[in-house]
Amino acid sequence: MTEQRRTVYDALMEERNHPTAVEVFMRARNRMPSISLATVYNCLETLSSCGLVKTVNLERGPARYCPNNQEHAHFYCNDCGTVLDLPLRARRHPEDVWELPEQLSISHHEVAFRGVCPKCAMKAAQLPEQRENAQNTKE
Amino acid sequence: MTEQRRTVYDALMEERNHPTAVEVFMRARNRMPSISLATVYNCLETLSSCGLVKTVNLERGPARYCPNNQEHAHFYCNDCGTVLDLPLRARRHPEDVWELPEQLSISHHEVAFRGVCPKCAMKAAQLPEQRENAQNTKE
DNA sequence: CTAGGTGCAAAAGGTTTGCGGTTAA
DNA sequence: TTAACCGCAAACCTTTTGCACCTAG
Repeated sequence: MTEQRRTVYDALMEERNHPTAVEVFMRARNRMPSISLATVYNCLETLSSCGLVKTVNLERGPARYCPNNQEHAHFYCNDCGTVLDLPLRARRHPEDVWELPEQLSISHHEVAFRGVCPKCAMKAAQLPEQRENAQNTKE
Repeated sequence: MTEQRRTVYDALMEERNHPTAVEVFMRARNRMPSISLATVYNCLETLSSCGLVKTVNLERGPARYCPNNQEHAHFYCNDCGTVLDLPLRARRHPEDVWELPEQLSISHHEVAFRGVCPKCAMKAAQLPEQRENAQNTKE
């Protein structure tokens, strides 16, 4: 565990909002201005293979990293882009929901939900009258 | 639905093994030698937004495409790279397994399992003595 | 002295975009 | 005629790699 790796890890822990490598890089640079993006990638890779960090790769574009190494799924808000962690219910397993062939050995799984987060849902419900004037033409 | 889109769709249907865009491109070129990779990307995007094709983005590297628009999860074999479709069990929902906050509206979900597929598990069990001579240095 | 880690820059994919030309309604 | 689409090439973005330097054991 070198100084750079510690820095990257601390930067990741700073705010647990699933940052991309570039975001981690920017945070890390506040702590250690000389650090380079390549080093951040290297450190994230190292931390990931140590099991200290999880790499989340559920969308196009940059990978995201999270220090939460418990079993959990992710929820992406289609409106604001926030990522939430969803814990597994007690005594429930993904295998309960999907049909798995016999002799399939599962090493791990990645699960992502998409939708609208409570905050954005509230916002959308709060401002229905404003839509007459200017409708939001979102993708 | 232009000729190119039809060609791309047929190429995708040709073998339902979750090809990458480049693989679809190669298949499509057999049917229409003049087609370009950019057009394949465009067509896949169009088909995807029509709901005819699903884009699967659960790993680093190229996106994969599948014509299966039923609810299903994916299983990636760590050994041979095969992707299998896993159907949802009857009357089961992902929400049964993960703790979702109230007022979270789910539009859809993506689920991926990883492990070793039955074929590779069998192979590994069958040929333990050959590993002394020549180990396969795969990817 | 040696091994491993770092920083820089460049390369390597994978995907998207701009633009001129073509096609179909 | 007009709008959408295609093909090509270049751009773009994210990630990886090669290499020289540095540092700790």
